[in-house]
Amino acid sequence: MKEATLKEIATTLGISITTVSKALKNYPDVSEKTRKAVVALAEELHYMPNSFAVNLRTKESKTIGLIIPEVVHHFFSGVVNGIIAEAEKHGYLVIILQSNESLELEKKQVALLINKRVDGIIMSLSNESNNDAHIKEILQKEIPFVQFDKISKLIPSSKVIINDQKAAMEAVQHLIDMGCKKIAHIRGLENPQNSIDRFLGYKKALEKNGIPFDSKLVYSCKSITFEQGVEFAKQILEEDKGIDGVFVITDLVAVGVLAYFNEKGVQVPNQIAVIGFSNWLVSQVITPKLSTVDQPSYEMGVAAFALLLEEILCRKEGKVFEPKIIELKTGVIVRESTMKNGQ
Amino acid sequence: MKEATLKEIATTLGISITTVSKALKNYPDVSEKTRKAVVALAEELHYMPNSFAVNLRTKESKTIGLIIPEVVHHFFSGVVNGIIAEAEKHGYLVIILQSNESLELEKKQVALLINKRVDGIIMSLSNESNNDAHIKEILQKEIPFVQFDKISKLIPSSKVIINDQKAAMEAVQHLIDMGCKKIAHIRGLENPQNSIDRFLGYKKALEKNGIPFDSKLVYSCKSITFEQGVEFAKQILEEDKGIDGVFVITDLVAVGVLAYFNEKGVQVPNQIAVIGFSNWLVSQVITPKLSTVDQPSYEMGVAAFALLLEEILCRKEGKVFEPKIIELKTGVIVRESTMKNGQ
DNA sequence: CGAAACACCGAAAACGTTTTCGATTTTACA
DNA sequence: TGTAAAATCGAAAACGTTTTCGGTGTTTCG
Repeated sequence: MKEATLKEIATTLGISITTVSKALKNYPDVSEKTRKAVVALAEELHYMPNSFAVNLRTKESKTIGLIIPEVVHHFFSGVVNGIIAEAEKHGYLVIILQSNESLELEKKQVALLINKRVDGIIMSLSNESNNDAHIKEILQKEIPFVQFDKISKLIPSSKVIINDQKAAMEAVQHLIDMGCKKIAHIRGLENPQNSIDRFLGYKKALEKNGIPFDSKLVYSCKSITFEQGVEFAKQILEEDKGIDGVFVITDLVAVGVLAYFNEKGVQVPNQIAVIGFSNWLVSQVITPKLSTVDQPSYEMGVAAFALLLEEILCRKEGKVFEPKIIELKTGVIVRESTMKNGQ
Repeated sequence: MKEATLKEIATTLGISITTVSKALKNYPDVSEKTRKAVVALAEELHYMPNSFAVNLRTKESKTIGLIIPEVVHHFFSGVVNGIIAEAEKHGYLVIILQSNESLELEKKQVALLINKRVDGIIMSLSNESNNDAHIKEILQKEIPFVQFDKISKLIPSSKVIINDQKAAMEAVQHLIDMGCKKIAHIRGLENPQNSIDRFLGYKKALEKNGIPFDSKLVYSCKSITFEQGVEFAKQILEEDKGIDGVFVITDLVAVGVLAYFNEKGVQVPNQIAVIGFSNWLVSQVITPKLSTVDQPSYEMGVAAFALLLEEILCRKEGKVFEPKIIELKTGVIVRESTMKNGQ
């Protein structure tokens, strides 16, 4: 049971490989009669172009690479979903690799993808990452490239982002609107841009409302975990600073905060209101339901692939590509954890 | 900035392409001197074998395909994680496609992967799927193939599964051990094997303990959602049959049940105990913490790839491959939702 | 009728690698 | 020194496709 090839079709039909190829690709210079014959035989033999040969000849694989910190993460799996769906619509397949937030691994993954000769790379930087050699190599080799979510502004490429700063501002503004006077911020790690931006948004919201910024009200995560949230919640209660609202870097940590508050009988939101970030699945199924900021993950994936495809097509024509930045809308989702007095 | 090729190295060194190729692959019939020269120049030019050409020549792509119902699912993303990690260890990359539980899509995805000439396919069947033509095609083309989680027993291939029936039995036994007398089961959709098996496990556990099976205590999900759980919880309370324990097909639905019980002030576990399945992230962060059955998703991924690789290597040597079945251990995770009287 | 236009086809190169097999050179040893 | 063995190399085929370019044969039309 051998695979059918152009050659096989050609010889059984007594014509040349060239003609067979052209017939199947609807070239104009092949008569209707032979075209029909070729198509019929191809159908019969279940002919399928050998993609290895096509790749070699056309120098493209119709495959793109995707590097994310980890799939097991509601936000990222949403993005993956969007990318795969959009890619498939345009005849592209997606190879997924994980950096596990390690720069070392990230470099290796990039090398793997370049070696595989993918047609483009979509990537969310690991926390350790910056404008390093492996990224430069992508750009220098002119491999279409787009960053999303965790980006580095130093890298000149297309980007799909949310305005973390604005989103954070809105979240904190919401707490203020709900009557919170002393708002703490559980921020993320030091380096990632989104961690920084959300922190800045927090600061700006305070400033805008004439609330003095107090660095003692900022708690910096060592890791983005449930346990970290529990720990800080404990600290907040023990320190007893009169905090009545908390803006947390992400839902997972916020849920840890809620869990501890629940355990200790702290009234949420009336005593302390809590708002998270990213709209994880958990946020809508815990008690009290967690207010959060919606991050359109699927749409991010779609947009990221769209930008990548644009660059792929542009470069194919030999033109220079002008990177684009797409900023997606976020929105505060108000749930029980901030809804004071039945508002 | 052209890519370096064997030819380029050969001509600049004044030797043949053959020798260059052999030198780089440590063939024994090339002198140490030329080998060193070749390696040095290759290094300098950043030579990388053109994978398209290698694929064509060796007839393998070092790439495997993975088809799952959806990535945005804690269990599946865990499996994906395991597969990717294990695959990478052995020099394979992973293309991921989603069937979205649609047979139509699933067929298309299989066709895509065959067309891409992946070295093997790992797959969790969609709910609609059975031993259809597209699966037969995989087997008939002798493409290494392993099923996991949602499998069809009719298909002769390697499989990685958990013993759903046994796992369900253990879960229900746990409820009985906790003193539950009237145990309801919220089961999954009709067709999937795991849905059937968990139901059978539920039945067997009752039988074993001399509790009469009552079909009125079985609620069949139309969809696997939080809302479905809420709905059935409502129904359970309204029907007021004296149910004191519920075994739910999966955590997401169980969490819906808990949410409704919480809202209505039903004491969990003392009034009604609840146990889920799959150990989703949510189960450990809600109140009360949900007892559940641990499904080793990452390990499943690892095992699935291991089986696939075994088949790939076996077939490469032209031997016939004997499919294997790996059954992974599950375990009941006891948390607050079933821990009656502080036991 | 002759030339130009057109329709149809195929030879061959190219993509870059791997591997077989034979050729040549060097070494070893009697 | 002669010969067998070992070491080193390269020509060439093969993988299957795409595409250029030129070559037939046929039609059209002045």
